[in-house]
Formats: sequence, C-alpha cells, structure tokens
Amino acid sequence: MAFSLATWNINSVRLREELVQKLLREEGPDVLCLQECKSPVDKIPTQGFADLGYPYMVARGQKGYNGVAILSRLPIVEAGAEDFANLGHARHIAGRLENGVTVHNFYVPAGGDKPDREVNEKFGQKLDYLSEMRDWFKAEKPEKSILVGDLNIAPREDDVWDHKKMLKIVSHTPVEVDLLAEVQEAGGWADVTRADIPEGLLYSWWSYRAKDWDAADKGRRLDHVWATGDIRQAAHSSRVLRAARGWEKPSDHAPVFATFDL
DNA sequence: ATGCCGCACCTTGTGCGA
Repeated sequence: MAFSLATWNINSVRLREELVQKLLREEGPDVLCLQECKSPVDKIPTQGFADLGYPYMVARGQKGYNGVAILSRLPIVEAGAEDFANLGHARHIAGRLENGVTVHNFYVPAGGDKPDREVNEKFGQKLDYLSEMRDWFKAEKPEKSILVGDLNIAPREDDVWDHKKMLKIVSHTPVEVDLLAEVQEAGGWADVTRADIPEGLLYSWWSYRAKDWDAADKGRRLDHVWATGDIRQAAHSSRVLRAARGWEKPSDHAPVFATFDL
C-alpha cells in the first residue's frame, strides 16, 4: 500500500480552516500532520475535514498556543503523547496506522531570541526538549516509524538563506544542530526530504516580516520528514508546496510532503 | 539594536513566534 503524508505548521487551525480544506482537496495527502493549531481539541473544526474524506483525527491541544493534530483518510489509533521537558505544552502526538506504521508529529519549542540559556529560559527549554527526545528515542528504539513536524531547526548550510549570518540565530546555531543530529542518531532516523532532494537551497518557512517573501527568499527549512531505517527506502516523491506560502492569509510555513510504498 | 507582520486572548495592549 502506498500512502502520502504532509506536515504543515498551520498557525491557527481555526483561522485557516479553509486553507486546510484547500490543501486536502487539491493535494489529497492520506495523512496530514498539523502544528500550531492554537486550539483546544474540542474546538478544532473537524466536520469540514470529515466531509472531505478525513474522518480520523488524533490531537493534543491547548488554548492559544502550540497544539498538534494528525488528520487521516485511513483509520488511526492513538499511540500516545509525550510532554518532553515537562513544559505542559501540546507539542507531540503519535498515531498508528493499520499497516503498523507509527507517525510522530512534533512541534519543537522555537527557543526565543537569544541563543543563551543563561539569559533566555526559552532557549534552555528548547535544548532540554531535544535532549529528552533523544533519550526517549534511544530507549524506545522506534521501528516502522515516521517523524514529522516543525522541529524549529534548519540543520544544513543550504537549509538557510545565509549560513554565516545565521550561525548565532536561534534555529541554526551549532548547539541546536548538533542536538538535532543526536536525536536523529538515537532513533535511527533518516532525513527523508534530504534523501530525496539532496542538493540545493530548500526552505519551508519565510517570515511574515519580509515585505516580499518570494523575491527576497530569506527562508529556512524548519519542517521535516524523517523515517526509521527499516522503512526509509520506501520513501519517495518528497516536495515542499511553496505555493501555499503565497495563498490568501497564509501560514508562514509551507507544507512538506512525502510518499511511502509500504 | 530595533522594527517589521500576524496570531490568540485574561482583547484596544501583551506575549509569542523564529
């Protein structure tokens, strides 16, 4: 069975209900993982999604901030949710498909402005969150699993518009990039997007503050699709739907897609 | 160094995103 999957930081699922529906109608991924829903679970507008053929959802939510959801055409059973670093935030949900594949959907803390945990508590929380992800996957030894989400780190030089300028900017500092590599190593995760698209600049986020995001193209690749080693070869057809960043009242993130033959 | 934009809410300012 082949199934397609997308991950998208939606920046309010209620405000952008119609954009989610547009994506489901026009692109039709079998599974759509959303981050920054900014909604309690019982206020997520599920009816319209169900009407489009997506009756299954597992989610974690809270009022105003964070929030993750997995929408699916395929039956999905909840496999769990973790609260790494004990932040009390809705940043992770995992679900299992009937083919035995587990999907982990993450919204890693952004980390604030200054990359120094002595003066910026949020940066410390980001590092702690990643460390606990690493330790958890090291113990868990995930198999037949996909990890997606807004990891809020652009690891490679060609994942940012200017590597040297970004070295002290949160999301591309060496300490974050190294920790993300440790998470990857601990879970045996492969970067599906970069296996499919190994060369060249590739972004999934462009700031709202840039006047002309498309022409300036000062982006970062913050949104990721990973797979465990046992299924990494089944992945193909990765792409970033850059056009979605140009939709009316857009999210500042574009959806990232992959297909798995399993 | 700051502001730029845009979200939700304890809403006409504030905290957060990154």
